[in-house]
Amino acid sequence: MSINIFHWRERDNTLKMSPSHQLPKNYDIGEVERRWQDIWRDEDNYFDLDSTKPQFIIDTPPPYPTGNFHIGNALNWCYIDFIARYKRMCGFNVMFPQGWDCHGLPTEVKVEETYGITKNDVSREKFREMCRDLTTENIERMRATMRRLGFSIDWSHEYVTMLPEYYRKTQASFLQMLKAGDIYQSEHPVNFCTRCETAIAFAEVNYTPRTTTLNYFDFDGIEIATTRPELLAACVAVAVHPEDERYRGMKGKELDVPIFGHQVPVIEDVAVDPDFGSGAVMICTFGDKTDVYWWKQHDLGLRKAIDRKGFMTSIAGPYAGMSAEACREAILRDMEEAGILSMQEELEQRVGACWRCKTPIEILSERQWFVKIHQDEILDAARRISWVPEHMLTRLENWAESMEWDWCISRQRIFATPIPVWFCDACGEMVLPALEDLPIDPTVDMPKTPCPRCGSSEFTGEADVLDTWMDSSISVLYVTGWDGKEGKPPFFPAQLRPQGHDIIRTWAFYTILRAKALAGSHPWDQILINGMVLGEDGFKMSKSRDNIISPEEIAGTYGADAFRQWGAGGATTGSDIMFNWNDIIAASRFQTKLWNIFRFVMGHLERVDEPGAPVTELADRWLLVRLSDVVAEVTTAMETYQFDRALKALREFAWNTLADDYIEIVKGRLYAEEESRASACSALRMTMDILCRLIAPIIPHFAEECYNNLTGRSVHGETWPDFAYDDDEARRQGDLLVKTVAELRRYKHDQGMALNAPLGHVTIYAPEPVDDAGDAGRALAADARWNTGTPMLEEVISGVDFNMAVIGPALRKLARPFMEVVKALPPEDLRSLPATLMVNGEEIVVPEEAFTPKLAYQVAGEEVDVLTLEDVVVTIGHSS
RNA sequence: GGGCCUGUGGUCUAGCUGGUCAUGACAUCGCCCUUACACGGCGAAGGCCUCCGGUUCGAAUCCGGACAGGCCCA
Repeated sequence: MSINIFHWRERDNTLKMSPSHQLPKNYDIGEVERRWQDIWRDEDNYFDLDSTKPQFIIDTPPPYPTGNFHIGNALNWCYIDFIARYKRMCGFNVMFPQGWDCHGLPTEVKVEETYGITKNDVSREKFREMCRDLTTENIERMRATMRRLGFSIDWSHEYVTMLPEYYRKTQASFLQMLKAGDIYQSEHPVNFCTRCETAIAFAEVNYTPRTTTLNYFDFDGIEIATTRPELLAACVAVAVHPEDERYRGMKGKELDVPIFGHQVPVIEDVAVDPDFGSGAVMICTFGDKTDVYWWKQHDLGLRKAIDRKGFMTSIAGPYAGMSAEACREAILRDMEEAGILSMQEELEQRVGACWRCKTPIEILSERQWFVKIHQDEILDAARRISWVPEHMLTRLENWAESMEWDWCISRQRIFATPIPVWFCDACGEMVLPALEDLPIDPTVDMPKTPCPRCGSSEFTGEADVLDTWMDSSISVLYVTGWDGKEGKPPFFPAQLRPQGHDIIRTWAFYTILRAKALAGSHPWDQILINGMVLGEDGFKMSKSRDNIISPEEIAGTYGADAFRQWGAGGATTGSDIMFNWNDIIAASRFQTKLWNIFRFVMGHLERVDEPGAPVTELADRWLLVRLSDVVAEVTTAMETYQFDRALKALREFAWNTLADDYIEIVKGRLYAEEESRASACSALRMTMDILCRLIAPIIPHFAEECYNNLTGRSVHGETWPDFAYDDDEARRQGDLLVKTVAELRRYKHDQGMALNAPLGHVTIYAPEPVDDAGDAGRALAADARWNTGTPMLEEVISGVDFNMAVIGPALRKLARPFMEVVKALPPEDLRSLPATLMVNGEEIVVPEEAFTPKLAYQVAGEEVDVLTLEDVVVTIGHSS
């Protein structure tokens, strides 16, 4: 009777020690992660140039070396690392390179701040050196964070855009596009930051709301409303809507510009909004983008009133030399004195500002370098890329379609790739360096040969430098092995570009443009877009909100693996993700749970395990069926970059299926000295082996620690599991076994019994014979027997379960009345129903399997409790 | 003003190629120290799936509109 009940009464605390001699009771995250990070070798992650395996090259975003690898980057790198590790296990030759996009304003600004200088106080070379030193230190700090998070980066393919071997290629790419006619220089309006004293691209303009004043004044008889009175000197026309009755017949009339006196024409254009201000607008060169549009459209003159530093030019007459702000005040004062200022009102507007320093931008006409934008080519290339999620393509399309000007690539800064061009002092000829002489700095180096046109040897080097996107937009060419010459790089295109949705209009756009121009086709097969990381309060992380959390802070307390689980499971891939300490804690608890499962399993495998013994028993076969399910599920999820699904499936399997269901059922068998024990050990060994491999991409340290204990090998050198196990009988009967045991455990709980208390006689009436190897009995501490047929009980029909999937399509509108009629029938009629029923006065045929009667069992005579679950009846007799 | 996305128990989230009973986590409450784990187990409570229309026998799921939020742009 009590043969399968262990000595629970005699249990003693000393028995609670770990069954394994080797494994520590607690999983020490810090110790384990650090140990494996020391053992793992960089070489294992190198892309093999000579490999015959299919390539999988990732065009990793090169971060700007601020010194802090922030949590948004870290999320993106988690995705990349999951993929890189997964693809390696699947047999790909993977390249996960790391680049650094060094050039740009923030570093210059930081250096100026740190040393209390401006860029003009030291030589160009000295200034660059200071920027390089700062960048080098910052890179070092960010590398440390990446290593701490366990990213399997290919450090042999690291690139640093400020180093000669990289910007040599930036210069080569410039020359190739220049020769192809895709780059030109011209005087054209550009966005200009007067604080940074440089042109910037549209992508670098941020629009922010602010309140300004709309000033109404008399403009030679016409009322004009303007937010930029300081640009009055730059006025070149007054525009009205062609159908605006107020200004009928004004077209072509010349007006005198107040204060300045020059004459400007009145023009008509449908783009003028008659409802805004007075309906008449003064066109200046240039107050905003619309001014540029009208200026081009109507072929107007050019009057530059503001210079590169934001001061008024000589055409501003008495206001020359003033800052734009001072000029604005002065002009408004003078208008008031002249009695022409009629009204001022507040206006909410959006103003373009430099995305680096927040200074409102001016639109100035400047000689600059431009890259031609071929919208159709870019859109075509973009559509050849598979976008994950798909809708992110729309963002690129909208951006590309709205581009009105070409891309301004010249900058008037210092820490950047020099534009490799000279001009002959004698004849003005543009002279280019030879490819093999790159990189050059044309302000230092000189052409090796005289001017090909006039023979002069006096040259002036181009002092402008390149936009940093010119560096980073060739990352894909660099990592696919481009040598700077024309033609496709050997490993081009890359397989994957992973990046955030905030830089679709910049980095993704420019890279597609450049790949098309330089290599003739789209840069990557796939692009995977990650969401932004928000703070715990739901807002973007920012210093002013003080809601910033660093990856180091999280990894320091809960470990890299917990952080990585948060990255995988925090949100659906592509959507924004709110940081949440709870998720981190839940992640670390999952590892604790897994560790305990593993310790338990290892303890039993150490005890007379015969590796390779056949898996014969029902529960063991059922576990393998479920394992096979989870392998398929996780594989699909990884293939489609749905890391949240992968992690969820793994947690459910490990926690619910393996621990709560399977182990609870076979525990008794494992402790016993039965022959069937070997079957369980085999199933468990197989399960742990495969489970370790499935979790390896997401929690590499934890997986390695377990797998190494299990096999002595590294899990990261193993193949992705290819495991299919079909056994319908085991699935069906195993589900039944698990459900029955769970139901009886609940029953015990409800009866206030300890779960290991003896239960007496349990008879399970199932539709087919089941052999559970005694597992149910041991798990329940009961004398459990499986039986077929029906117990001798009084059976009562208590209701029906409708099958909507049958009733709906078959009866359509009559579905609802039909159910009402069936419910109203006396219960005894439900057992053998007539073939037809009267519903709403119509005789209708009862569809097959329209419903199943719900059965209840009543106790007949003997004192037994009865449980029913679906088609299974369980009786529990307490007389033991 | 335009484009894209989102709106599910206290919080976050799954489902969204339509099928009665809506997933999970955290938090809350109750019982249980059960020979791996109390960072555990078994339960409970908590939702007019933002709102209004439409399609349908049937909608969290599809369509239209409103409202709210986010991002990008004019």
